[in-house]
Amino acid sequence: MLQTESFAPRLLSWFARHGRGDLPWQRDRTPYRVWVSEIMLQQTQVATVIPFYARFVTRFPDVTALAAAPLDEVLHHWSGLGYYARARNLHRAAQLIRDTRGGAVPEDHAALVALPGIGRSTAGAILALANDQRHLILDGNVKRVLARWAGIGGFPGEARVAAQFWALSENVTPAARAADFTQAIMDLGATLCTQRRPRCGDCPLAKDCVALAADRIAELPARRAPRKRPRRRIVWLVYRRAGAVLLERRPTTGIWGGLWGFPEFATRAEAEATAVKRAGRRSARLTALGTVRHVFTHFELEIEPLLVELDRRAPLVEQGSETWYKSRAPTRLGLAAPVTSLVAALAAPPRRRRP
DNA sequence: TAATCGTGGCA
DNA sequence: TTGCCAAGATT
Repeated sequence: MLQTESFAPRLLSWFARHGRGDLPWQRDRTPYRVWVSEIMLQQTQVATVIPFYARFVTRFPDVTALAAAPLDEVLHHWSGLGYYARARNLHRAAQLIRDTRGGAVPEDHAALVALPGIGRSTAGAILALANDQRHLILDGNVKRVLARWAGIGGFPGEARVAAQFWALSENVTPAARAADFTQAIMDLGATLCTQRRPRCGDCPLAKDCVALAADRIAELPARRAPRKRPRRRIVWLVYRRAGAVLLERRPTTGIWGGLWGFPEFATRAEAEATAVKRAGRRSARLTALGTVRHVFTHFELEIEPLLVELDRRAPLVEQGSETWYKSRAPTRLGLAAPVTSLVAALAAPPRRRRP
């Protein structure tokens, strides 16, 4: 039988001893800093976020600084963290907060959810952690803890199942100590009730944990039905002229949206025709740089990069969405991940033969 | 409802 | 290699 009333006391008692209390966003706990951390932590592990968070809040210490910065520089600080819509939404939300609320992060749930990039759970986390307001969260940690403790089957992504989680969360969340409770249930999920090799022997909820009693820890929470990963192939043209490469801003939609990358084509024939045109000749010398394969969660991407060497005297045409990038010069642009590695490979000195 | 969006760690 | 997952939101 589930002991709903003692859920929070047990968790809070455990938290006092074993909770994480020294994460970067827990120091100087302003709503802005908590907000930024919650966005970065969406679908991203704590260890990955920490160095990005440190650089980000140093450069953008408050809403005003973030709102005033160019999007390119925000994306530059996000480059390598992934899910770049988060950065675009964060930047846009900062400008909205500046323009409509004088730079003060909203302190009510509805106003937060109305901002881009903030959903129900993230809004709840911000208000609970930064303002000690009683709000629910439903992240991967909470889903895992609740699914096991109450034996909730079914894929949490399904609406009907998600409703069960929210309802159960409502029942176990105490009236007071919102910040501690929210942090506690996340800490339990992150450090003890982990996906692999959970330490049930140390868990304060073990004595009435349904999954543990039924030996179903490994199968909860339920996973979605596996899907086949579609494969896409694209061609990139790497124009090089006097040590610089041509970059263009990628469209906002799609992979690496808003970051800078190489001119992209669906087919090699289309790429070659464009290369000839830009080189201003009847033909252009194209060098295959070796296919790059990216395996993402939901699809595979094969990139065929083609190097186009332009004459040093070729005109340095530059439009609004184009720039010539030198790898050794400082940049404030967000670069797509393969761009960074490709540019690094191009800049590396050619290997000498052994004498 | 289901697909989309990144990267790094792990078995 | 391959699959799965991590402080989810958006369309």
